[in-house]
Parts: sequence; structure tokens; C-alpha cells
Amino acid sequence: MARVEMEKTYNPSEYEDKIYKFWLKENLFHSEPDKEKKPFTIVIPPPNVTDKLHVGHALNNTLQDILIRWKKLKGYNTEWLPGVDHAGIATQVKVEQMLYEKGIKREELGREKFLEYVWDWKNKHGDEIIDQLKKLGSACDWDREHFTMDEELSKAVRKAFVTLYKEGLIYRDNYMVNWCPRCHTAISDEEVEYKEEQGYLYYVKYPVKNSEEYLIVATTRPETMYGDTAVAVNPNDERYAKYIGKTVILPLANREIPVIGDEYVDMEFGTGTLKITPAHDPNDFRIGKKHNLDTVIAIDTKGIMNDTAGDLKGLTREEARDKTVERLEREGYLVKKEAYTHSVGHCYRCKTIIEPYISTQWFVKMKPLAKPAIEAVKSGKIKFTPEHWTKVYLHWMENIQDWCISRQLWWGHQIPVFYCKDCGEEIVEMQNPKKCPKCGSKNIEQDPDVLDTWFSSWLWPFSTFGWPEKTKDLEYYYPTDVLATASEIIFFWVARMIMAGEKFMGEIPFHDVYIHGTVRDKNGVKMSKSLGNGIDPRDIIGKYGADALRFSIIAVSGKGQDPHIGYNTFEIGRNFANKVWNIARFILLKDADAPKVDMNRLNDIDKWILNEFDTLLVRYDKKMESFDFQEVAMDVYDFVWHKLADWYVEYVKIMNAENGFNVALSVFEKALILLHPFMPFVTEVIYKKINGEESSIMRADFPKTYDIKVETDAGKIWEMVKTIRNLKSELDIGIKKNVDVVLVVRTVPDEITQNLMENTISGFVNVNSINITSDREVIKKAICIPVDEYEVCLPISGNIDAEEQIKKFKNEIEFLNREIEKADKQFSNDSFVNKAPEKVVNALKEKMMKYKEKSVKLQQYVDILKENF
RNA sequence: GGGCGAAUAGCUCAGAUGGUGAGAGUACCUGCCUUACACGCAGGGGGUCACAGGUUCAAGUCCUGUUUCGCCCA
Repeated sequence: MARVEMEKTYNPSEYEDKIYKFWLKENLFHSEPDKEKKPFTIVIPPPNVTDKLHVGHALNNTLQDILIRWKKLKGYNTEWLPGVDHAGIATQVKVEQMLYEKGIKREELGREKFLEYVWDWKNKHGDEIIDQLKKLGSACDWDREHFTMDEELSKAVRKAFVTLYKEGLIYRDNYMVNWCPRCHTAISDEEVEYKEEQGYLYYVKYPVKNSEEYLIVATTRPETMYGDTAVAVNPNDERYAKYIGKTVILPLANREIPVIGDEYVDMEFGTGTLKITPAHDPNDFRIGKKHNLDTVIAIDTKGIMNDTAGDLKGLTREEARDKTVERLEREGYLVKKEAYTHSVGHCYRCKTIIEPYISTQWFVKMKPLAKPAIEAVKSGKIKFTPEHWTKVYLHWMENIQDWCISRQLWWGHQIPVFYCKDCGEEIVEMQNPKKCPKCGSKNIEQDPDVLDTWFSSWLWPFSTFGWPEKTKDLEYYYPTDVLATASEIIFFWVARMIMAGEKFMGEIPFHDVYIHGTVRDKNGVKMSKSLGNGIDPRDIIGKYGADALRFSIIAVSGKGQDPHIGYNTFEIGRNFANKVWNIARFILLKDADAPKVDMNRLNDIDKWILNEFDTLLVRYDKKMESFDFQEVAMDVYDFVWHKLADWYVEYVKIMNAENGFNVALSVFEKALILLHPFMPFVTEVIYKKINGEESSIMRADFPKTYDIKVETDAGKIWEMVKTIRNLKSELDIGIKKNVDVVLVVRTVPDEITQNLMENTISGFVNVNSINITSDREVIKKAICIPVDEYEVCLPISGNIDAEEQIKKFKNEIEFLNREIEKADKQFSNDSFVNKAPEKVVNALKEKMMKYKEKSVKLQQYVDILKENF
């Protein structure tokens, strides 16, 4: 093989784009159904089309890429299907803002024209996150990239809607929903974020009609009082039961409302009397229905007070609250206000405070859908990792509420329901109706609302493979294998996908759900745009390289733990990539040739590194199967850096071992393959340097073990080297100064071992001479340290700090004796000897024998030091 | 209010089914630009494993409680 010239440090930006283009050119990410091969399939959690890559995406996609690349090396037909979702609210808001800056309102444009603008925006900006995924090195099958608004996927959405509608699982109802006054649409329960907020509990007098008495209600939202239609008390409450059936006067509005009894009222809370505002509170809504109360809307869809609020009309909710409190106080109705912390719902997209609002919306009945999805997890068909998420999933599923799927937006899948304006018929079919099937009228109108984006995302694992058509792809790739995502969307998406899979495919969508942590900054705060504490992955890739980003983030992400990340975190990966690069640089300077490893010429050191590799390899697959990526990454790191580079390559260099170079290259190349899923770029660059520009590590065979199966002396040799280095340092002998070394051992080993020991040790440390002897007299004129059955001795001529050495030895002896004493106690304890596994008892016995031996030797050294120095 | 997770070296994190001087990376100290690498090499210091009980021959690891932090649900 030709000698290869390489730069001193690895420069990722010089290679990464080129390598990615090569992979694309060679079509290495693409998969076609192939009955001869087993598929391994992942569908990407589709990022939002308006998104930009953040470190959380980097973690999420690195994990998926690791799985895909590993399985590909293992010989699977891998398919990683990418794409983005249309993000109804977020995208519409973005485009509205853009138009607003140009002075255009969406209402002026009309639906069709507006949607043209949205598509235009999507085509211009929608690829940003896709480009970033490519920068990361993601081995996505771009030929199968999908978008939730594609014609194909839109058809799937319609099929799902029509199916559920015909089965009575989708219904329309006038119901209280979470309304976002800013986005001007209903949102689902899951899209509401609750936050603790500091507010007040206002105590307000409601006078009882024809009496001097009054009831005091406590409320956090006095501005809603214009919509009150009752005051409720608990019928079991002795204080108030007598008022039930009476009438109170609503202050300011001067409206008469009844006092009702309902056990829902918490007697302990506030004063024990509750104002009921059915139009603006979900609990009140329920009570209102139960008691047939009037519904008075006081706040409109934009969060503005209406006529019922009298001259407060036109004010925002916040303004109205202040004004109302002011008036109540002035007119003597306000008893007091006290500070009160309560949980307030906000829109997850725009953070505006949600206004509960009664409106006509479309809902999905969830209970029947949840049943098989619960079973799928309970039976173990679907497994969550880490396991504790199972409970979270089941708890939510078992208490599931109906899903509000209509959104008052234009961007999205328009609800495929048509109304006959003449006879009122509702038409829901796969094809748009030309006339009313009931009365024949052509006066037909489609529901103006669109569906929740998640109503398309929940079909993602099969809609992307062609459902509802029975395609070859669907048959081959479904069910997919693993879904990797963050815990935030277990409800939004994971749970719903499982329901949809069971409902429409009759089969689970994946068998493993891997939940990774949320990326946080150095202070443990979740990274977010609004806080400005996020690190842009593009900066990291520019500065450190994609491999460094990937490796580092895996290295700090414990299974399911939230990683804390700062810029210097990425040095882990960058330094490692450089180390790998330099190992290659060193080995490839020689005419190394892995296939020419002469297995008959292996010495103990060679065998040692091959053994170490085998150990790594066995752990590797096991840990990958259980999603312990951090452990795998650190295992590979440890092997490559601290075994291969620090000892073996160093050995080959020092000894200029010819066969050793071949061994080094052989092991290194295999290690590269194991590292490839974590650091795809640098491993590919080096692989090409070894195997030629047209080769690809992605086509490599997964390594097999060497199966050497011999114990070697190599570990002892490394121990001796470290001991001598340490002694030189402690005795203030310069590291470069040559010393004489004597290895004392009861039985001198055979000549081959002797030579190996002498040559290797004298290579690793500077020595004049090195001798192996069974003559223990040596120790009398030397400083020694026991290493296994050997005593590593440096004969001492000059002055040494004997006191220091004596102290060190004494400490060690003390420790050893303490341990021996402890162990003796255990051995005399019957329950230990009887109950502990034999393996443990024997191991302890053996260890104590070594400890005793060592203790005796050290005591001898102390005596000698005292006498001679 | 209920549930879940975390608490191990200054910092970021590891520590299968309990088994015997608690590990890594960083940062720190001491030497080294030793022609693969200063994004490096060699040597070193640093931890009553949050706290209090308990189970056990044996607890960082299991149980109970407490504290602090984070998340989810209502």
C-alpha cells in the first residue's frame, strides 16, 4: 500500500461536505424493498417546517443516524425516512407577520391568495432544516422525503377522517375548547402549557336580593363576572345551604342570577362560594350544562370585552380586570384581595393566555382508539426506553379525553366535510361532492376550518409509505423499528401514532420507543430561542465539525438524562477526531497492510490488543441493542485512545515492529467501523485513505472477533512501565535520565518472554540496563515496587528521600493490613462463607493472599531503607 | 394536590441483576514542542457517593423518610 500524506491536524470543514456529496452520489442512503434482506426502518420525527436546527435536533438525529448506520453495517436493508410537517399555526403566523410588515392583511387577500403566499414561503424557507440535517451527516433516504401537505399524505389524512367519521368516531359539537385569542383558533388540550403565575384572589360581595345579606365569592378572574349566570355553593355547607334557590344581584352589571347547590364546590377554597361563568371556564361550563344555566359570553374571540361588559367594551382582558377591580372597590363590593399563585394556561405556540371558549368544533372520540394502544404497550409489543416512560404513557392513555382536531386557520388540510346549504345535509366522502346526495342541491359549502397538524403526523409511519394504497413499500417497511424522540411529544405524537397504527394498519407502528433527554445549557436551563441561551449547531459544526458535535453530545448524554452543554463540551469530540486522524497518519506513513497480518507471528503484545478489541466488540453490540449509546461511545473512545494509541501504537512505533504495523492497521480499521455510526465523516475519510477513494466505509462488513483467547503478560508489562515512570518521578530522577532496572521474580520466565519484557520496557522508559533475576539480594540495594509476582527494582546509588519512601510504604502496609483484618473477620463469619457466592469468596481469598505477600515485601523494603539509607 | 426523574471529584457525566482501594472527560498541580497528534505526551492531587434510618454476611447500588432541583399531569 502506498504511503499516505496527511495534514497534522484534522480539518473537518475540508472533508464533510465532499463526503456527504459522495454518499449521495453513490446512493448509499437509499433503500428499495428487497425480500432477501431484513429491513430496519426509522421514520424521522418530522421537524416543523418553520424550524431551524437546534442542539436538541442534533441529539435526536444523531441517535437515529447511529442506529441506521450501525444496522446498515450489520447487513440490514436500512431505511431512514425524512421529512417535515406543515406546522399549521406556526407557519400561518410566520407568513401573516411577513405580510403584515408589507401592510397586507390575510383577510384582504382571501384564502386562495394567502395560501399561495404560504406555499411560496415554504418553498423558499422550508429546506433550511433539511440542509442542516445533511450537514449533521444524517443518512436519510432523501428520495423518500415527505411533507405532511403532499398530495399523497393529504389523501391519507382524508381517508383517516372519512373512516373515523363513518364509524362515528369523529363528531362535531358545541363545546368548550381552549381558544388562543392571538392565533384565533381552537387548540387541543395538549397544546396548552400551564405555568404558575402570581395573581390575586379577589373577594367580591354579591348582594342577596331583597335582603341586607350578601355572599362573598372569591375569584382570580373578576373581569369574567359580566358573564356570570349563577353563584354556586355546596349543599352540604351549613353556612350557605339556606341560600340555594335565592337570587343574588350581580354587582356592576346589576343582573339577577340564581344561587345553586352543587357538590363540586370546594367548601375549603376561598369563601366556599363560587361564581359560575359557563362561557369562560371549563368547570363552570360543566356545571352550567348540568343546571341548565344561561351562557353569557363576555369576551370575544380576540380576547376583547363585548357588550355585556357595558362601557368596558373594547378593552382587553387585562385592562378590563383592572377597571373592574377599581369599580368594585369604589362601589364597596370588593372585600379584599390576596396574593395567589395559580396555574394559567398558555398557547404553546405563541404563549398567549388561553381563553376557554364555547364554539362548534370537530372532535375525535379517543377511548375506543386508546384501548388497543394501551394493550400494545402493556403486552410488551411496544417497549419504552427508559422504561419509566411506560407509566407516563399509560396514565395519559387511561385518562384520555376527546381530541379537538379543528383549527380556525387556512394553512392545513381543510376539513373534508361539506354542508348542503339547502337541506343541511353533511357530506363526508373521499371525493368532493358536486351536489347534495339528499336534495340534489348544488348549493354546497366545505367546512372552512383545517385539521390539527398532528392529525396528519399521527399517520406518518404509514402514510409516508403510501397508505391508504397497499404499496410494496408499506408491506416491506411497516411496522418500522424504532422511534427516537424527546419526552415532550409522547402525548402529541407517539401515543397518537400508536393509536393510528392499530386503527388503520391493524398493527403497531414500531416496537421500540427511545426517549432521549432535553438539551440544557451549563446552568441546567432548557435551551430556547426566547431565552437566547441556545447554541446554534451550525456554529458548532463550523468550529468543531459535525463529528465532534455528534460524538460530544452522545458522550455527555446519559440514557434518558438531560445533558448540560456549553461550547467546550464539543472539544471532547474534536480532540478525539483528531486523535483518530493522527493514529491513521502514523500507521499510514508506513507500508502497513492489514491483510498481511501473520497470525503465526503474534507476540503477547499483539495478542493483547486483539483480545482487547474482541472485548470491545462483544460489549458494543450488546450496548447498542439496549440503546446505551453513551457507554458504547466511551468504550470505543477508551479502546482507541487508551489501549490502541497509548500502548499498542506506541509499542509498534518504539519497536518498529513490522508485523505490528499490520496488526495495528487491522485493528484500527475495524475500530473505525465501530466508530463510524458516531463519527461518520472522519471515519469515512480515513477509510478511503486506506482502501481507495471509491471505497466507502458504509459498505464495509461489520467486524468479527479475532478469537485469540490467550492470557498474555502484556498487562504486567504496562504495569511495570508505569511503575518505573512513577518511581523516576517520585525519586526526582529526570524522565530522560537512564536508569538500571532489575526485575526480581522467583522463577525466571522463558527467553521469549524475557526478551519481550526487556525490549518493551526499555523502549517505553529510558534505561541503561534491564535484568531479570531470581536473586532477591538485589532488593537490599534498591527501591522496589511489587507488580504481580515481580518486584520492579531500581538500584539506588545516590541520595534519595528515604523518609518519604518509608512513609509511603507504611501507609500502604497499613492499608493492606486493614483490608486483611477485615477479610479475616469475614472469613470467620459463617454466614458470609455460606451465603456469598463461591466466586466472591475465592476472589477475596486470592486477593488477600496477594495483599499478604505484598505487605511482607513492603515491610522488608521499609527495614532495608531504615538500615541502609 | 398527584406522579416521574435527578442528587457521585470544582464542572459535565459513567457506575448490568447488591460483592470489596468509586471511574472518564474536563479543570487543577509537576515535567515535557520525545519527527502521529500541544486538539498532544508522561507523572500527580482531588470524592464521609444529598441527609437520616432500615434490610443484608456485604449498600453508591435495595427499602422507608427528609431536603434541594427539574419535568409531567390535574
